[in-house]
Amino acid sequence: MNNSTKNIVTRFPPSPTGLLHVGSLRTALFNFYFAKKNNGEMKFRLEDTNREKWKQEYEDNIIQSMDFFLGIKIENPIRQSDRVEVYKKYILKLIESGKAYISNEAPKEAGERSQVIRFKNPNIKFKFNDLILGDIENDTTDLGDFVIAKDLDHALYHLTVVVDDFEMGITHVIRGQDHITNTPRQILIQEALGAPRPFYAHIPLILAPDKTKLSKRHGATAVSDYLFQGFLPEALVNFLSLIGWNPGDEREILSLEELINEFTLEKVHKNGAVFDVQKLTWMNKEYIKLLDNDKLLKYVLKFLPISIKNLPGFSTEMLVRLLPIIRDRIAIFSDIDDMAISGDLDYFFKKPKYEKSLLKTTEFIPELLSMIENLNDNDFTAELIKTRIWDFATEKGRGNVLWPMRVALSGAVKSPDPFTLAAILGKYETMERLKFAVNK
RNA sequence: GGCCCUAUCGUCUAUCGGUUAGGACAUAAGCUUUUCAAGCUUAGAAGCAGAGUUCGACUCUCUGUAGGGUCACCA
Repeated sequence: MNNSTKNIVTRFPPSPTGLLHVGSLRTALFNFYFAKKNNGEMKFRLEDTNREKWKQEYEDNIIQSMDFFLGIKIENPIRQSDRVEVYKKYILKLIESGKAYISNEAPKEAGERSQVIRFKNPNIKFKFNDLILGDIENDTTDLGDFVIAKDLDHALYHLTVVVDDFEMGITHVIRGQDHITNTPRQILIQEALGAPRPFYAHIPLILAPDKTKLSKRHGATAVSDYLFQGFLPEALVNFLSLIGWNPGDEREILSLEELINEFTLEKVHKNGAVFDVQKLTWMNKEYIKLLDNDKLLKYVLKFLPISIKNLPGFSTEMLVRLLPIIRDRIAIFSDIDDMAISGDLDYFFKKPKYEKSLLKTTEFIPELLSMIENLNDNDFTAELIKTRIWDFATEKGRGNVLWPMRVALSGAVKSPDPFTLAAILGKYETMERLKFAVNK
């Protein structure tokens, strides 16, 4: 079992019959980490033999995701639909050697054939070693003579997997635990073909809050759904990696490189784990904190509602100044929508509207005005504005000074502090709004 | 139902026979330079049950219980 001398080859074989599922991404991740960590490679292939469920859209979604999340560019993917002749060769070989046979049947359902190709089950007991689960025992008698192809030109899953893994030189099959019961069939076919048995590692399933396998009825399952909601790809990768695995210490925020370096199959759990969106959300916030301003601006622009962009006073310059506020107040980018809806954004781009009574008092605004007047344009930072005003506010009562100032600037019951607001709005606009308030 | 797998706070997890069972998310309370957000501090919260093995079990064994996966001419 010395893998270090042999080149490790893992694989990620998605089926383009749906958008890339978070569980599939995680499987890809573990295959990728394991291969990279051991100087091996992860191969990709499209299991597209089911033409009824196939869609170009799904295929594009999967291939783009590989690039987006892992930086893997897939040029000419190996696709099973191109390999009909290859499978045919193996099916023939199996039939010729008596390991499979053409079986006449009475179709049970519409679309079923009256003739299929079945594998001749040797009905044996054996066990295989799973790198995560340990020895797993099987009695293949339960499996019967299962169907491996509809006909010579239509090989089915178990056959194609075994043939492809064999021809692609796959050494480690890392896949979800829902494939455990498929493994005995595949091993049987391998042995009938004289193909070597790869190492198997069945990783625990990602569960929904009700502890069942995460599926569409539980809400978002496609990685693209999460992207649309404004989760960062690196946060999703980090989060998914920590389901059923951890580095063995208390780190939780790990980069792709760290993930690769720390990954071992030994540390993968045996039991399924619930996909906790709250924790993902927290993690996403951690990643937003880490984003540089250019990237943050790009994301904000992408998620900023059109109602804000269409405001006559809208400007990217103002948005850039607003970035620290937005960064602080969102966990996922769709939160920007909520900010806009609750009116936490528009007053930066247009004069606020509010009832006079909200100001409580305008008594000290004239003094505020003169203090701000004296501030240098270039030094109009939150820190300096605060320094200038603080003692005065303390003397007159902070609530009497700061609250009206904040309301004059924002028109809102809640908002960032008045110094920050003033700095973002700039000296001119701050004075305008203050004057407006005092004249109200 | 058959077969297979699993079992530590609500959730993700640490512990690889000896710990006051640790951390994170979430929750609650409190603090901070007006409000909101953020931040900080603190608190509550767990070994499925029963037998063994052992000087000593969350940890090893067995049984039970519970949960999950899978039983296609899909992948």
